[in-house]
Amino acid sequence: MEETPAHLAARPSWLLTQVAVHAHRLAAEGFGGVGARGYHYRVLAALDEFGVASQAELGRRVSMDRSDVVATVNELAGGGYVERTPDPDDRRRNRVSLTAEGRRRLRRMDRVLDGVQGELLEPLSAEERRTLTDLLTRLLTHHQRT
Amino acid sequence: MEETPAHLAARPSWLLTQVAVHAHRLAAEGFGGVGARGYHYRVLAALDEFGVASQAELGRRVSMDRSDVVATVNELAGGGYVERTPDPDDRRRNRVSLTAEGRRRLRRMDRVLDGVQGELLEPLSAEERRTLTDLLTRLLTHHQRT
DNA sequence: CAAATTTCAGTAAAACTGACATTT
DNA sequence: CAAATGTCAGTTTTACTGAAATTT
Repeated sequence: MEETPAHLAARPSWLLTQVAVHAHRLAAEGFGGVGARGYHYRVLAALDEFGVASQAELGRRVSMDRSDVVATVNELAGGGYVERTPDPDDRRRNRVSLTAEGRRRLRRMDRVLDGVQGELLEPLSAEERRTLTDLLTRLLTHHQRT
Repeated sequence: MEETPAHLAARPSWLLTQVAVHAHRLAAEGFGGVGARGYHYRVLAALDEFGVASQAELGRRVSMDRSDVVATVNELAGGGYVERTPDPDDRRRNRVSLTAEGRRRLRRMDRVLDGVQGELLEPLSAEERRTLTDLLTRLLTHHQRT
């Protein structure tokens, strides 16, 4: 415990961003290795978890700006990973859906992320990883509602 | 526990980056309010915690690239928050030190960060915040050594 | 010569802003 | 008219790369 600088112990939010620097570095490296980036994963994962959605809805699910969703869906559609079709029920909206190719792409990125996770959480026990996951999940669900 | 999507529970590292999206948003907002940015805080805090350092050493402490340290020190020196003097013992190095003005600047940013922290950790109890801090600190010290 | 340091120029990714047209 | 959606153009911040000059 003498190892923990008082400065850091007093600033969990700062700690979190500093840890995120390393998490981001590892993720960027892993995703870059398969020619993708974080935005791609977020959109594909959101479609897999919650199903077909409009672009605005996608942005809300993963905390991305609408304009960035546009660019990301452009790229993913260009690679055949998602389909963008006009919504007949509301002509303002596009319905974005995962293709079979997109599902494969997501599985591939999931495996990459598994490796990243192993590296990132290396110093923690299984029990501690569960605790961390629980705490972070509560933070995320709280802030996503807001 | 039905609240935790299986998808997220399986990916703590992704969870962490998603939570960091919110942490980053709050911090950027807070720092922006006082005309500063994350790089400024990182360098000032590192100088306050560990004392005078060369630019390369600063970069190692806070996981910043040397080239970004140059630009950040330029900005901080321009505002009178740090001093950059040649190191007489090793003429490759600059000695970067905090000024009194820089210390005040850091205090101000610390108060901003306190507010950010309160918002970010709102759903957690004091005990849980300590647990989170401990886990994150261990991750950080592990990866900083690497 | 090798390695470390500072510096600069340029790039990519993430996040955001403001505007505009269309539709509800 | 107000609100939501999709789109586009442009900016800021973070993070990184490659190269050059100097010093150890």
